[in-house]
Amino acid sequence: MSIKPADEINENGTGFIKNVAIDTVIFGFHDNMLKVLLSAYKNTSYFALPGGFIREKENLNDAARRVASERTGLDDIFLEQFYVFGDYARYDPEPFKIIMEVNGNHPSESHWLLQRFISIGYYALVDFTKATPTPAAIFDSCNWYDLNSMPPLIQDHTQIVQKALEALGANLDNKLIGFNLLPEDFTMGELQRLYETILGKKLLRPAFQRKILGLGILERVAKKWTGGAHKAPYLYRFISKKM
Amino acid sequence: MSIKPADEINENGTGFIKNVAIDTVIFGFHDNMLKVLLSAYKNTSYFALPGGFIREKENLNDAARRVASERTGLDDIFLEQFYVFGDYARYDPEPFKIIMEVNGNHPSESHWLLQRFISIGYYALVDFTKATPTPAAIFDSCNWYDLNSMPPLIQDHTQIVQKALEALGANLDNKLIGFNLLPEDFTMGELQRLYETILGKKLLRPAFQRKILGLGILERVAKKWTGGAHKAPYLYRFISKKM
DNA sequence: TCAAAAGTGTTTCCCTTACACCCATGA
DNA sequence: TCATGGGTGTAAGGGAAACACTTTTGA
Repeated sequence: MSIKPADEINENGTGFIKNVAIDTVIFGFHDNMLKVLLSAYKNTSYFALPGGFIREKENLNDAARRVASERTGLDDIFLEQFYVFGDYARYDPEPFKIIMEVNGNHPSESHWLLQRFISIGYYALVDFTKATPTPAAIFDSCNWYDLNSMPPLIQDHTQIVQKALEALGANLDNKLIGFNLLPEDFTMGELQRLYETILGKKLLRPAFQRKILGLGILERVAKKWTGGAHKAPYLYRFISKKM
Repeated sequence: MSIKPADEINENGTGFIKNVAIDTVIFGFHDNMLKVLLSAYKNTSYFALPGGFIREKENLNDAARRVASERTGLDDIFLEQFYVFGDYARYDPEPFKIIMEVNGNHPSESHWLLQRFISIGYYALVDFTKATPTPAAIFDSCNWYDLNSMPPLIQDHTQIVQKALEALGANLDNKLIGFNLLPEDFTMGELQRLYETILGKKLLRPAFQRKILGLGILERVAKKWTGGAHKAPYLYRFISKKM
C-alpha cells in the first residue's frame, strides 16, 4: 500500500475500507526496456509502488483503476488482479511512522495506516508515450524505472513486482495483452522486442511474425520511414483497439 | 463470506481482520461428477460456500487452509487464490441480519458482520473419498452438491463457484492440479472423466493417455479387478504424491 | 463368442523450428 | 555495393487428431 494525500488521512480512515490496500504495478515499455512506475515518499528515501485504498462505496476494480489513472493521467487502462499479499510478516508499521513523522504528522499507535493491511496486487499496462507520471500529494516523485535498476522498495514491494511480471508473462500469449504496452501503431520488431523482454528470451523473427499475424488480430497500416539504413517496416495496429 | 460460530461472534469482531472475508470453493470428484461443499445456515434456507475470516496475526493463505481443513477434516489440501470479489453491489446485509435474528442474535446496525466485505476467493481440491464434511457451528449442514444441481446461494456465491471452475479449467494442464481430486491410485479412465468434466468436453482416449503418460509424472501401480466385463485397467499413481 | 473397456499402433495434419533468400534503404 | 533490418519461402521435426487393431474380462 501507499499512503494517500494528507487531506485524506485521519486517525481512523473515515470513508475508506480498513485493512485493505491496493498496490498497482504499472508497466510501460520504452527503449526496449520494461519500466515500472515508482514513487518516493516526501522527505524520505522510501520508494513504493503506486497504491491506494478503497472508498466505502467504491468497487474494488474501480479503486485500482482510479489509482492507475491518477498516476498516469490515462483512462481506459488495462488492469488485472494477479495476487493478494496477506502474510502477517508483511506488517511493519515503522516506515509509515517515520514517513508521517517526517512530514509533520504524529499518529497514535492506533492510527489506521499503522494497522495490518491485506494488499491486493494489480498490474496495469499502459502506453509509455501517452502516460504522464504524476505523484500523489505525499510523494515527491513518480517516475519510470527500468525493471533491472529499481531502487530498494518498502515492505515486500519488490516481490510484488516480481510476481506481477510472472503473471504478465503467463498471460502474454494467453490473453493477448502485450499490445496495451505499445502505441496504437507499432512495428513487428517493436512487438517482438516487447515479447522478448517480458519473456526474458530471444524469439525467432520469422516464427514470431507468422504466429502473431496468424492470430488475425492485427491490421497492416502503412510503411514507416525511420531513416534507418534498411527496408522500411510496416506499421501494424491492433484491430479492436479504439481509433 | 460465511458467518462463524456464535462463540466467535461479537459486535466488533475482536481478533479478526475487518472487512475481509475468505470464500472457499472446495471441489471433490465422485461418480464422474464434480462436487462442491455447501452449507446451510441454521434454521434458514440460505446456502453458502464455506468461508471465514482472518485472525489478527494469521497469514491469509493459512486462514484459507484453516477454513478448508475445518470443513473437510483433511490436512495438506491443495489451495489456490483465484479472484477477489470486491464490488460494492455485493454488499447486502439483510440475509445476515435474518440469519442472526433467527438464531437468537440481535445485532446492532454497526455489527461488524453487517459491514461491507471484500471477499478473497480460493478453490480447494480434495479427495472426495477422504473428506468428511463438517459444518461450522452456525450451520445445520455441510454437504457435497453436484455442480449442476446446486441450490440457490446467498450473495454472489453462485458466480464465485463459476469463476472458480473457470480458473480450475485454465490451470488444469498448466499446473497439473487435477490429481488432487482423485484418490492416491486411480485409473486412466477416471482421470480422463475428471478432465472431461472440468473442461466440459469429450477427449479422445488414445490422445489423452499418451499426453498424460508423456508428462512422466505417473507411475503404473497394478491392475485393478473391478469385476467389469472388460480388461482390467492399470492403476496409476502421481509420482510425487505422498505414500 | 460377444460386448465392453483398456491399451497400443499408425497415419495424417498442422504448427513450430530452423534456415535461406529476397527487398528496401542510407552510408 | 555493402551492411542492416524487414518480409517471405521452404523443408524438417514433433505433437495432436483421428482411427484401427489387439487384449482382457464377464455374461
